[in-house]
Amino acid sequence: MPKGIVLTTDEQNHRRHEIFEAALDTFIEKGFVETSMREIAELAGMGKSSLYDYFGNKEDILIFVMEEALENVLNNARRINALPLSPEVRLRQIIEMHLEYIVENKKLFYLFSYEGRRMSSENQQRAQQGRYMYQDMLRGLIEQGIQQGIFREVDPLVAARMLINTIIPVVYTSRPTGAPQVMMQEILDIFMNGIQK
Amino acid sequence: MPKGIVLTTDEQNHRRHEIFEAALDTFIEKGFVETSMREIAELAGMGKSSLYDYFGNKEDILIFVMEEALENVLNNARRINALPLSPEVRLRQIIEMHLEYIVENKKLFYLFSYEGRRMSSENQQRAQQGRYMYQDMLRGLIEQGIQQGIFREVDPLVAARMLINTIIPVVYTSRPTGAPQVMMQEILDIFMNGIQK
DNA sequence: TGACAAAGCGACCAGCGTTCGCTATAATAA
DNA sequence: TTATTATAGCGAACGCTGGTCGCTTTGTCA
Repeated sequence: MPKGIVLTTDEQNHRRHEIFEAALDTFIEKGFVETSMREIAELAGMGKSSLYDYFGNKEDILIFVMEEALENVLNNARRINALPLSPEVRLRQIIEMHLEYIVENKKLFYLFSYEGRRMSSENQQRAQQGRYMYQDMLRGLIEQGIQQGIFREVDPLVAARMLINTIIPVVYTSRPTGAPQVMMQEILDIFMNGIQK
Repeated sequence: MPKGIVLTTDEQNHRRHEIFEAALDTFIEKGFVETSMREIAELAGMGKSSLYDYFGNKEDILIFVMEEALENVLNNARRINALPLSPEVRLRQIIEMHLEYIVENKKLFYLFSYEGRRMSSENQQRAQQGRYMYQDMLRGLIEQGIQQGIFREVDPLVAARMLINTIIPVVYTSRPTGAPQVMMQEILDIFMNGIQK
């Protein structure tokens, strides 16, 4: 972009996206800390200090699209949870949606899982808040199932956490035995079989 | 240690342990990359460049005790696996042992889970090799159970991975519903219930 | 007593994220 | 048409970082 031209908010946002896309691959390949602002600037085709006109600092690049992604998963989950279906079916659909979202944004979630701890405590807290909401939704679903006599009397929070923690490894396993969706079905079967009466 | 005194191998090893202990807390509190060699040196009560007489570089501090820890878990697992017990009991005992080891070396394993990706590819490969052996052992156990007609015909590798991946989050959850051992029992119950006929 | 080995360290290096003041230029006002 | 203003973009500098090197100090041993 030549000098002197005033960018609209949309253009600025587009530029931010360009920078992020340029950084993402390198973040994933080499890690967040190991990727230098000089590299990002070069990939984005601009001077290093110009990056700071679009992002306050390096971390801001990392969290640029995180908020949006987490919000989307949470909203999709809420939508499914509101459907008039049995707890079991809703549980399955939410996990399938969640998996699909991670598969589609594989690089992004990889970054979050492995570099999320590098975010400022403020940003980490925000992310955890979202995770808690999600967790509590699944817990509520399991509680419903127990009340309806479909599920055994398991600890609903432990079960919810257990289920959530199986998703990420399915996508990023180094020795997949098939498509993530297939592996997830197998895991869901074991889990459901495990909590059903 | 004053100059001129020649250290025995044991003394050198003890010194290495001192340095590692000094670094460990800071690694966990601030992260591996964010902890400087200058800080570690200060905590260890020595000049920064003297650290390099005991560790080749920063990463060597990180992996100093990793090899040993992973080896121990693997050996313990092998020992349990050789006992004349049913696959289910052996599976349970191995996971319980694994959990206990992580609980007892909580800080260490936290570091491995969150900073392991920062190790050189060589060290990462070694760690993964160990993980594969462990995984295959559990897979074999599940296969045995299937052959003996105790377990349903689940995908043994997927089930093994699923089980392994539930352990770490139990120890490091930010909202525990009780002792890790209790949570793990609940998870083991769900899992066993899930794969049993 | 002199030569040697080794523990320890200060000074330095290249590279890092970030800041700041400057330049160039399109849009606007007079 | 000319002067002013706003801003996109950048080069140079700053205080950090992990790591290296050559020197000093001191116990040991021939």
